[in-house]
Amino acid sequence: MMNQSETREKVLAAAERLCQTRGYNGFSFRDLAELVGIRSASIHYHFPAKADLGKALIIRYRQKMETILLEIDRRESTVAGRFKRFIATLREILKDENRMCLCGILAAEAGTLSPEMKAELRRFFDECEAWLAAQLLVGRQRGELAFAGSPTTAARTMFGAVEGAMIASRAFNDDSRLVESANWMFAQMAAT
Amino acid sequence: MMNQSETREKVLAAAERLCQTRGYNGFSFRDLAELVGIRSASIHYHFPAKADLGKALIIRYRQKMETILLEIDRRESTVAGRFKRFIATLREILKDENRMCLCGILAAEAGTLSPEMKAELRRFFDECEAWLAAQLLVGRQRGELAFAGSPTTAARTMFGAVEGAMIASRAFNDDSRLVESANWMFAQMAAT
DNA sequence: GTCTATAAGATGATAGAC
DNA sequence: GTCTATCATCTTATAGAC
Repeated sequence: MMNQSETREKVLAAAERLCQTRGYNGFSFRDLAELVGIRSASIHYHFPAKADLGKALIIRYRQKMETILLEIDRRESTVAGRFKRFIATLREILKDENRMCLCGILAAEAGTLSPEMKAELRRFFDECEAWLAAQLLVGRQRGELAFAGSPTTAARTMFGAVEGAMIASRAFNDDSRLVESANWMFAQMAAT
Repeated sequence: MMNQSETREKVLAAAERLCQTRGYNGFSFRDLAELVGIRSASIHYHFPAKADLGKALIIRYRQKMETILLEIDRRESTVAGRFKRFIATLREILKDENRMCLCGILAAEAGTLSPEMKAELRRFFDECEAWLAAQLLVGRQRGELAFAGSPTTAARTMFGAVEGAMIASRAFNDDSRLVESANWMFAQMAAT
C-alpha cells in the first residue's frame, strides 16, 4: 500500500497525460483509475470532485513550468537561447504522444470549467507571459530585438501564437509547425 | 412540422453554438435537443451518430468562412483592410457569448475526434492559411509588408496566433486581447 | 419527421467494510 | 488508503408507433 502523496502524485501524472491528449471532458475517473492501477473510488479519496483534481492539475503544471523557466534562465544567458529552449521544451510535449500544453487545452475548454480552475488557468498565462515579457524587454534593451509597443503586448501575442501553433501542430500531427512558427516570429523581431 | 433541411439547419446552428461555448465533448444530444425544441431521437434522424453531426458542423463552418473571405476580398482592396476585417469577424464571435472559433476548439479536442472530423478540420486550417498567405504575398509584392521566409510559414504563424489569441481572450473574458495581438503582428510586419 | 420508450453502458460520486 | 457495492443521472443510440 502506498502513502498518500505517492498515489496522489501518480494520479496527477496520469491525469495530466490524459488531459493533454483527450482534454478535461475527454477522460473519466475510470480511465484514470485504470491507468494508475487502482479503483475510481480511490481517486475520490484524493480528489473528492473532478474539479478538485482539475485545480490540482493546473497548479502542479504551473509549478513545473516555473521550475523550467528558472532553469532556462540559469542555463541560457541570451534571449535567443532562452526562447529556443522554451520552444524545445514545448516541442518535447508534442513529440510525446502528440500531447498539448495542459493549460492551452484547458483554456479552450474554459466554458465547462469551475471558476477556481479558470482562475488558476489565468495565473498560468500571466506567469508565462510575464516571463516572456521580461525576456523581450531585455532583448530590446540589448539591441538584439526590435518591436513596437509594450513587451506585455508582444509577450501575450507570442505566447498566444505558441499555444495556437501547438494546437495546429497537433491537428496536423506535425510538431515542426511549432518550431517553424517560433523561428519565424523570432526572425521577425530580430533587430536589423 | 418542418421539412428536413429546415430542422437540420436549426440543429446545426444550435450545435455550432454549443460546441463553440462548451466544446465537442461538453455538450450532449439532449442539450442540443432542448435548445432546438425537439427530442434527442429526432436529432439522430438527421445525424445518426455524433461524429456525423460533428463532420457536418465543420463543413458548414468552413463554407461560411469561405463566403466571409470572398466577401472581405470583394469589399476591401488593401491587405491591411482585409486583415482588419478578418479580425473584426472573429472578434464578433468572441463578443457573442464568449464563443471560440469552432475549428480552434475542435482542434484542441482533436484527440477524441473521428478521423473524418480531423480531416475536415485540417481542410479548414489549410483554407484559412492559404487565404492569409495570398494576402501576405500581395502585401509584400506591393511593398506594404516586410517579412522573411515564405508567405505560407508567415500565414501559418499568423493564423495560429489568431487562434491562440482567441483562446486567451476567452480565458480572460477580454476580446481586446485578440485585437491587440492582431494589431501588434500587423505592425511588426509593416514595411519600414 | 417527430414522437415515446427503452436499451446498454458510462459518469461523477458516496457508504461502509477491511 | 483502498476496496466492493451501489447510486442517480447522463450518454449515445435504436425500435417502432403516429
